This record gives sequence, C-alpha cells and structure tokens, in this order.
Amino acid sequence: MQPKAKRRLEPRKRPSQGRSRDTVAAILDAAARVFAASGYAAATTNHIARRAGVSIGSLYEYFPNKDALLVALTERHVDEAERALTVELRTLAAATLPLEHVVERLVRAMVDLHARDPGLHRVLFEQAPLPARLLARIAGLEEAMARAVAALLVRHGIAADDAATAARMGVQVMESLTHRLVLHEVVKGGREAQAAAERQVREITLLLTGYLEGKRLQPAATG
Amino acid sequence: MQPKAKRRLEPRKRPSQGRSRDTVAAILDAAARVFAASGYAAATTNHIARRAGVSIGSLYEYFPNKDALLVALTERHVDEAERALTVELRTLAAATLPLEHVVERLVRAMVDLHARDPGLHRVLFEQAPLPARLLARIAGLEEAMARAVAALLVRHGIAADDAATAARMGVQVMESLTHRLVLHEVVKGGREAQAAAERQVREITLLLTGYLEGKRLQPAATG
Amino acid sequence: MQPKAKRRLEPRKRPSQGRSRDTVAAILDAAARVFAASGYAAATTNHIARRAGVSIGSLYEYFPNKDALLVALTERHVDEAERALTVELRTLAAATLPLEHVVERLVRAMVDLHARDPGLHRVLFEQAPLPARLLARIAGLEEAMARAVAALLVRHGIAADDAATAARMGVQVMESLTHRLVLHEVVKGGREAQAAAERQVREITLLLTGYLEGKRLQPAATG
Amino acid sequence: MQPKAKRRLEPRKRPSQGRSRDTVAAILDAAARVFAASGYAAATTNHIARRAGVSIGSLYEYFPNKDALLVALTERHVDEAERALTVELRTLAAATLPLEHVVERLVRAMVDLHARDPGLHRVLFEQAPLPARLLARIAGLEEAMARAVAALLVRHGIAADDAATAARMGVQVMESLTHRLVLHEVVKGGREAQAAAERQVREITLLLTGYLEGKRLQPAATG
DNA sequence: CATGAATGAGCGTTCATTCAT
DNA sequence: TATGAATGAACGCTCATTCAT
Repeated sequence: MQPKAKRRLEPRKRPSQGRSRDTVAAILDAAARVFAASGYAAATTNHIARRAGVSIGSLYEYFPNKDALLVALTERHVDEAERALTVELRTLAAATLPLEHVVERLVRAMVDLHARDPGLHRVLFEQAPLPARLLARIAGLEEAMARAVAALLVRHGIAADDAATAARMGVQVMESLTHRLVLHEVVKGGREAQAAAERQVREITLLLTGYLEGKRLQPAATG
Repeated sequence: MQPKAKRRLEPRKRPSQGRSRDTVAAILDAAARVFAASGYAAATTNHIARRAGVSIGSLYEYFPNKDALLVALTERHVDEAERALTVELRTLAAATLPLEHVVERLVRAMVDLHARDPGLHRVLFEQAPLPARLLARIAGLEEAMARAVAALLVRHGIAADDAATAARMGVQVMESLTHRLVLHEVVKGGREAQAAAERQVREITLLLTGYLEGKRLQPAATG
Repeated sequence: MQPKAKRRLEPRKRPSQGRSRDTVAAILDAAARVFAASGYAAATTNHIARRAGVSIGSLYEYFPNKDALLVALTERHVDEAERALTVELRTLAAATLPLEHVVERLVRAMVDLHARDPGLHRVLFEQAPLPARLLARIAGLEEAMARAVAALLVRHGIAADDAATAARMGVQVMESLTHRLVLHEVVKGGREAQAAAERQVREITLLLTGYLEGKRLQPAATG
Repeated sequence: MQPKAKRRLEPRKRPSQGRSRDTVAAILDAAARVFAASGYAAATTNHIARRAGVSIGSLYEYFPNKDALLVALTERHVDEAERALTVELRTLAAATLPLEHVVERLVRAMVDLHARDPGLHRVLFEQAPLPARLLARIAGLEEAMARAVAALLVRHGIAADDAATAARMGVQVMESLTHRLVLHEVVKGGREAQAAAERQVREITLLLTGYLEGKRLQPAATG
C-alpha cells in the first residue's frame, strides 16, 4: 500500500487554454464518478478515460498516473471545503448568534460539504493513497477550523483552554457523524434521506450544544 | 467493486476436524496480518498462503476466493464484538450505576474492541467488499445494541421514545469517534497514544453524558 | 537507456525439479530465438512466452522482467565461452605447436563460439542492457584470456612486456573480426558461408601471425 | 524490428529554401544528440522535437517516421565519411609514402571518423533498423575503399589478386578495431583516452603493416 | 487432501503518429 | 506551414484462480 517509489503526483500540465481546460475537467469529473461508483482499486484509468469521452492517451497527457487523479480530486474537494468553511466561520464571527445557532450552522455546513458526493467522499478519505503533503494540508485545515471555533466558544463564555479542547472535539464530532450519516444515506439510496438528514442535523446540534453548555463558566446562563 | 457474478463467499467447508481447524485458523490469522499491513487491494492470496505456512492450493481448498477471507475475518470480528458487548450490556443491566459510569464503561468497551487490531479494523470497515447479508448482520447488531442501551436509558429516567433516539445516536457517536480515534493513534504509532486514548474516552463520556442528561425527565436530578 | 531504478535481474527461482527445468529451458530457448530474430527492443515477452509454448505468467514466474531473460541468456553464452576457451588454452599450453598453429586454433575456437547463433550474439553484445556485474565478468574473461595467450607468446620467444600488449591486441582482433565476420554471414544467409568463413579464418591467422612474428626477439627465426 | 509494411524512409521534402533547411538541420542535430544519449529505442520523437525547439508536428512534416530520422542521420554520416576518405585516398594516391605511413594515415582517418560522435556511431551501426538500400550503399563504400586501397598496395609491390584480398581485410580490420576502440573510450569517459587512442593507432598500424609486408613480392624491399 | 506450477484476463502506462486549428 | 492536443495500439507485468500430480 505504501508507494514503492516516489512518483510524481502533480498534474503534468497547467491547462491554460480553453480546449484542454475542458478535457481536464471532463477527466476529473469522470474520475469522480468512476471512483465513487467502483472504489479506488477497482476503478481503471481506461474506464475513466472512456467515461470522460477522451482517449487514454489524453488522460495520461494531463495526469501522470492513477494516483494523481485522486490527488487532484481531493485537492479540488479540499479547496471547496476551505472556501465554504472560511465563509461560514467569517459570517459567524461577524454575527452574534446564540451558541445553539452557531453549532447548527456549522453542522449544516459540514453536512452540505459531505453530501455533495458521498460516494466520492468515501473513496477520497478512506481508500485513498494520499501523499503526506495533502494529508498535512487536511490536518492543517482541521486545526484552523478548530481554532476559529475555539474563538467563537470563548465569546460564548467558555474558558480559553477548555475552548481549545472543546472545539477540537466539536470538529471531530461533526466530521465523524456527518461522514457516517452521509455514508448510510448512500446505502439507503436517498428516498426519505432528506428528512433523516434533517433529523440528524438537529440531533447532532443537540449533542454538541449540550456538551458545550456544560463547559461554560456560568452554566446557568443559556443561549 | 460490486461482484460481477454472484460468487460464493462462504468458507467451502466447515472444518470440524482438528487438523483442518488449525489450517483454517492459520490462514485467517495470516490474512488478518497481511490485510492489516497492506490493505485489501495490495494483499495477495499467495502472500497470505505463504505467511500461513500453507500452499496456495490449500488456501483455496478452504476459501473460494479472496473476498471470502475478508468475509470470514469480518464475521470473526463481529462474533467477538457481539460476545463482548452482550456481556457488557448484561453486566450493566444487572448493576445499577450512575449514568456517567454506564456511558464510560460502554465507551471503554467500544474502544477496546477497536483497539485490538486497528489496521485490520480499518480494512474491514473501509475497504471491504462485504456482502449485503453481512452488512445487514452488522446493522442488526447495532440495532440490538441501541435497544439494550435504550432500556438502560429508560431506567435512568429518559422517556421511552426519547431513549430510542438517544440510544441510536449514542451508539453512532461511540462508534464514529472510537473509529476515528483508533485510526489516528495508528498513524501516531502509539507512544503517548495510551494517554491520548484515555483523554478521549473521558471526553467522549462527557459529551454523551451531557447529551443524555439533557434528555432526562427531571433534568435537575443528576446521577 | 540507463535503468531508472535498480531492478532485480536474477532468475526468480532455481528450477530444481524436472518439470520446471523444462519450462525454464523452453523459455530461454524461445527468448534466444525471438531476440535473435527481432532484436531486443522489438522482442516482446508475450511473443517469447507464446513461442515457448508457455503462458506469460509462467515466464514471469521464472524471470522477473524482460532484461532478466537477456542476462540469463548472456550468462549461458559466457559460461559456454569460458568452458570452451579454457579447454582450448589448456590444450595449447600442454602441446608445443608452432605459433601459426596456435593462432589458427584460437581463431577457429573464437569463430566457432560466435557462429553458434550469430543473431543472438549480436543482440547480446550490441543492444543489450547488461548489468555492470556481467560486463565486468566479460571483461574479466577477456583479461584472463589475454594473460593465457601472453604466456603462450612468451614461450614463442616474445619478450614478456611485448607479449602482454600483443596478446591483448590479438584477443581484440580475434573478437572484432570474428564478430564482424559472423554478422556478415548472417546477412548473406549462409550459402557459401562455410567457404568464406574458412578463407577468413586463414586470413585472420595470417594477419596475427605476421604481427606476432614481428614481435619476436630474433625476428629471423620463423615458425 | 523489420518493418511490417513498407514504409517510406525518405525525408518528405527536399528543403531547399532557407528557413526549412535550418529546421531540418535542427531536427537532425537534436536527433543525433538524443539517439546518442538514449539509444534508438529509448529516444522519443517528442523528445527530439522539443530538443530541436520545434513542434512534433513540424518534425513529422519533414520526416515521415522515427526510422527516417535515423536513416537521414546515417546518410549524413556516410556522406561525411565518403568525402573524408575520398580526399584522404586521393592524397595518398598523389603522394608516394612508405607503406607504413600510408597505413597509419588511413587508420588515423578512420579513427577520426568514428571519434566524432561515438555514441551516435554506436546507435547508427548497432541498433539501427536501416533499409537495405542504405546498407548496400555502405557496403558499396567499403568496396570502393577496398579497391582504392588495393591500388595503393599494388604500387607497393603486392600482386594484384593478393592486393584485393589484403585491402578488403585491411579495411575490415581498420573498421572493426576503430569501432571497438571508440566504444571502449566512450565507456572510459575520455581522461587518458587520448593517449590510449594514440597507442592503439600505432598498434593497429603495426598490425596491418606486418600483414601487408608479408604479402609483398620482394619482402626485403621496404617503402 | 496438499501442493505449487501453470494460466491468462486485464491492468497501468508509453509514445509514434495524426489532424483540427 | 506550424502547432500541440488528441489518439489508441501495444507493451511489460501482476495476481486471483485452477488442476495435474
């Protein structure tokens, strides 16, 4: 599983011109679909190329190997997550909402992120041979998010050092549970998934709010 | 990843006699080690057979294909989990502990279960092409556990319908977080892992206790 | 052309049992034929396997890659050369023949060696990505031969230091010319090749004898 | 290696105009460098085009395929050899030098020819899929050279029929040994290569002079 | 029953070559 | 005419699986 030789994982070309931008996009979209449907191991580059409506040669023109597709896809996903979470956290920092609403909005943002393409998300974070650099980037993002959440918690009357721990825990809970939630919906197929998701969001919010209330300096003051 | 043709996944023989019991056990142990070390895709049946000190022909004598090894391993793991959790839940039903202690013991039992062989656990539940029957069995186990926990919660003053929801949530939280915890410790390598695990157990307990306290009929009465 | 990563070039198994000995022999013979017919680059492992009447899997059971086939073939060829030349040189050391006869016998031995399979010989020594170890072995063989020849020359009245130079030169001439001779016969196809070869042997002998006579201490004494 | 279908190997255009002459020259120079550095098989047309500072499309505008590059390069090399040897042989025919000097000058001319770019020379004559026409041209050149040398030999007192054989032999020896010499120097890297080459030139001259002296009608008369 | 030699479909990947722009 | 994105046949090689011994 550990890579035998260091292989390049970066895309081969920056597709600046119009035509090749489309090709790269088509390949990445196809890769997302095929990885999601078959898992990493069973997905074949030929299959991905065919699905992209592109020759296998073109795929390798832009991506040096199968792993590089996954890395690019993850990078795309992480970019998106970073953008969305940054926006959300900035908004929450600007407003002054009750703790419960803060938590709910974060949970909802998280679920939205995971719900975009659950099958792909699973492959990306469970079966993926990701390079250390990318893993570090993801860990960094989590850390940054935890810090931002900690700052929010302090403003809601939680002691600074408690806030750090609680925020990290909160982030973990949100990630783990939304991950799990989303995977199960995948299995179900998504009929009454919407309602179930809504219920889960509320329940996770409840879980975290209760936990965080308990950490407040003056536990009597609610909201 | 989904099987093209319906393939048999059951072991070929029930090895009730002494000698072949040992062979099967050796193969499964080897499979556990190899899967854990290399992941499902990179593990080869020849490697497993060699590690088991058995010829590849013998391996296929007892297991019709590679997937069947994984299924048998999962089955073994689930058996063990079922046993351990049944015992724990029975003990908790017999005793009358404060809610916090109940939660802590369950969390600890869960962590113990995952900590036995985190690498294998990861392969089993993340990369595994498991048949529906087995997935259903796992879901059933979770459901049974949720019901047992719900019964405990009722005894601690939570309304029956709230208890059902809360128990299911509780089980999910325990599983998700211990899973996550265990995977991260794997990465770390396990130096000060022990202490970190202990801290996490406490924090998860806190999280769940807070949540469950909030569901009590008379939220003032603690313990 | 230079190998990117160090790859194993040794055969994978020592085929001690009867059945696999045959397989290995069949593969090597086929490789010899295919390399000779198509050159190294154009020869494919699938082609070789088919020609050997063996599956491609079996080929890779015994040889880790295409290069290894060539190495094994070269090793086989060098073994044979070593044996033949050792015998010849020992015989010449035991007898006391006139210089011209000594030279003629060596040239003939050399031609015989190259004539066994000229097409293969060409691939082996011209297009082959041989590992340094094997190249060193070949160089060593040449050196040993030069030393043995030098000893013979000393016995024919050539000063020791002259003999060393002359022997090395002689070996080079024999190799280069027989190589060239043999390649041309390949092109011709081998009709009246026999006669041409015979003429060439005589001419090379003449060439070398003249050269060596000139190095004698008393250049007057001929034969 | 032998072409499946008859493919055109001639350059597509006679590039008589100024600009495309430069392009063709750039491509051929790049091809020479890349073939020499990587060998024929490992050299890629894309690599050659890039090295020539030309698009791959332009390369194929002037050369119909990869082989054609090699053919053109060989042709260029043979042209050069033809010119140089013609000049040398004419000079020798005009002067009246002692046999030894004649031989030495020819050997030196040969070595100079091979030493220009040994790596390329190797590729051209060892790995090259050259068309019959070109091989014939090369053989013709050798034949012409042998005839010219034979004429020189006759003037040095060798009987006409002996001279023919001796000349052919002489040409072969010069070619084989300089080829070999040059290849070995390549391997060495060329530190004290200069000195070694000089020694070899003298030794080859000695070898051939001795051989030819022996063929003279009145062996006593030198020069 | 056990063995392990043998099988071959199918994978990731390369690169000579074409052709729309 | 020049460009370089696109093509796809074909390669080396792996490994789950079978079956003669």
